[in-house]
Amino acid sequence: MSDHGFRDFYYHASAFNNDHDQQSFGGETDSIYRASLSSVDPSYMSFTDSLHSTSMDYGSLEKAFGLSPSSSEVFSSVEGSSRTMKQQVGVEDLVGNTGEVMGTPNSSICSSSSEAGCEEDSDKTKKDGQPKGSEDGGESSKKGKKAKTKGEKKQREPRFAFMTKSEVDHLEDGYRWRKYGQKAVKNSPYPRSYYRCTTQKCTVKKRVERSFQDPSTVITTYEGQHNHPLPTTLRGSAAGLFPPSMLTPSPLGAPSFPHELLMHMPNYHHQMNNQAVAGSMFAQNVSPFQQYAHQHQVPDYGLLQDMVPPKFLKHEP
DNA sequence: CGTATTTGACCTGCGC
DNA sequence: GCGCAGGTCAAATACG
Repeated sequence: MSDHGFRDFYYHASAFNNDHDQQSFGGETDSIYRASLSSVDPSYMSFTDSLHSTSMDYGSLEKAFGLSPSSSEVFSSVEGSSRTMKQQVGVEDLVGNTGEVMGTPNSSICSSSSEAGCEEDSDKTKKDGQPKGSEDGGESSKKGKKAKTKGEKKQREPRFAFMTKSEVDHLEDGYRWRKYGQKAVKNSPYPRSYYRCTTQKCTVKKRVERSFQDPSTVITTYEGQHNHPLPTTLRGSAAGLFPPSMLTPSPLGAPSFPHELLMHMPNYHHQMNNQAVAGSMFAQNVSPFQQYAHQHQVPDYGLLQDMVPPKFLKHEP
């Protein structure tokens, strides 16, 4: 694995307001946008852009990515209705519905859910917010996990899923994660791992599972937004690379972890000096989008600019 | 010893 | 109402 084992990065984007809406890829998707990305390493760009796009303008996204012939494709869909947990981001769904994408080795797929999920934390209190009923002591029956009020509807935070060709399941993304569970996935020989951001106030979670159809593909689903900057401990530059505004939650409820996404992609895990790589790649990929954004006056709420610091465009290490 | 991971039990929601 | 599957908890264990 020379430069990056993530060459073949699947970037899957779809907006399923609840984790379950990913079936949007299927038939009842409200809309699906696809775009081709420049070849080099669409990962970063597609990822980050997509993230934001989901909260701003999907149509834009499409155009924005129509840059060059593709090596990757980005799927993004918006769905307004919430579904149930059953249809959630199962690998089966992702793969199944994006068959064509999967068929292309060099494509990335990414799926996100934000808009509807904008309600974000509204209910996140169910288990995470008020976990372990520590204070309430109302441990309920057995172990005392549940701590949710029935009234609540249980809406998930915005989710963002993407597939990555990688040998490692848990990709580094700049944040610190703690694994808190693992479950066998139906119809898949590979288990799904659950991670939670270790930062105290941060409730972001992510699930990682390997595609049963393509074992070399790892499907990562992020849920929630980081409300803190990247731990500088990891790669000193990580936090420094992005302006504060970018390291804070998006006012839209859109996933605000472009940085992590960025770190995520390519080779991050395969090469120690990813910093430089990330920088360069980022530069290559973001630039076009940024231009596009400017042209179309994409209301990125400052995210775009923040996301693509000038220095990046200048190929800053 | 502190922190992270593992793992079985439990809870929740949905379909039948 | 029951069973299934996903998601989470937390005690036990592993690791640095």
